[in-house]
Amino acid sequence: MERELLLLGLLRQGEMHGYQLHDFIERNLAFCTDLKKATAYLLLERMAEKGWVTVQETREGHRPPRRVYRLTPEGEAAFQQLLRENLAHFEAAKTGSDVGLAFVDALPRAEALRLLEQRRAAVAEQLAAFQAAPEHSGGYQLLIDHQQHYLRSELAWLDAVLARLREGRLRFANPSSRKSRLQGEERP
Amino acid sequence: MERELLLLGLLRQGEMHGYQLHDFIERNLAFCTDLKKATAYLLLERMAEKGWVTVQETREGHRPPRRVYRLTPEGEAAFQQLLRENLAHFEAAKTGSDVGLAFVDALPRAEALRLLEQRRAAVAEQLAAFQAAPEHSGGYQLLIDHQQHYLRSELAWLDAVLARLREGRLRFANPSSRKSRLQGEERP
DNA sequence: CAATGACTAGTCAGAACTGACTATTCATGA
DNA sequence: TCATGAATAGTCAGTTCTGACTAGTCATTG
Repeated sequence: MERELLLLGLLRQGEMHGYQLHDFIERNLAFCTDLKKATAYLLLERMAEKGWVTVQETREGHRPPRRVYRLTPEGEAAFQQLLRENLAHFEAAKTGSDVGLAFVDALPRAEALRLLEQRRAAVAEQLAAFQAAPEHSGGYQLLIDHQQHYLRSELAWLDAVLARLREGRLRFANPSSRKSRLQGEERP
Repeated sequence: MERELLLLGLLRQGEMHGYQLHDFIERNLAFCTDLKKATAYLLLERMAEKGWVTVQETREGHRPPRRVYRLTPEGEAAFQQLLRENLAHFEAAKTGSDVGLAFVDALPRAEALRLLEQRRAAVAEQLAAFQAAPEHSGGYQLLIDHQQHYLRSELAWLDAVLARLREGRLRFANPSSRKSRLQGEERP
């Protein structure tokens, strides 16, 4: 859905072939979507069937033929529609990284601390990478701004958690209280 | 990967059958992972093959037979391993909602404003829902704390963007400058 | 009581996605 | 000059995931 929005959005700026689209996304937008090459080709084909883009096969020398995609007026309409929907709604981001937090208390406190410090370093590193890239080659400044904001927020939260852990203010449940939580609180 | 961590983590607290696991996740952890029923069954089956859990089929009356899963020592080891990896690493969360931001400048300013205000309301609503649930029935306080922090941060960022939009401080690129950005900056 | 709708439990065909691959061209330097 | 590796371009077999379904049970109520 938003993958299509992305492809359409890129195609608005001029015709392109699949490899080019995928490559651009990989290089510049990998931080906000992950679209594999095969998936990109699949979506483009499907959008061609829907009449959102036209395909034109070209060949240079003995290279495999390129399929060049170009936005149609219907494609532009679909883009507008998808964009409106996308902007108006909000879906909270989901990370696999969250899950582990549910179980920190399964580890010795000291180890939890060590591991979360590693995580903190990882976040800091990603943030630094973003701040290093000066005005980012691809444009899309809002996206980058958002990502930086997000990473800073993660960092702040992790710092707060680490502080609580260090000061022992983080409750490590014992197994029995855990069990009762899971089964549901109703029975006393 | 983290889906398995989650299932193992829940199974540590006592044997359960597939439906129960899925149901618990749906009710209490839907905000941080989305694991469909069929996927849960698939993963459990696979974990059984790997020897991480044992299965015991039981039947009550004419109901379809239940498969009750119980963690094995190997399962506990795997859990520990996955948990350590999970805690030590960080993978930035990805949302489809981000993509649209790349193209706000394709809409008239006033409409972009209206749509993003809708989005803001959606975020605020989700946040309110979290704050309403008092100490959340399922426990997992860290997760909830994290989610609230995340939502507050999104809200703040959106507010900043909206302010910039209202004051006209947000650059709406014209098509030609967009194009040159896409093709790459190298050629002048 | 019988009909209705919600809950429990799980299955499966098919949609969606991806890792690994082929095959050509181009740049590099030993 | 001719291996080596990177870049270009795309395909496909196989895995992963999910929407929609079956089917029994329970609670309610008209």
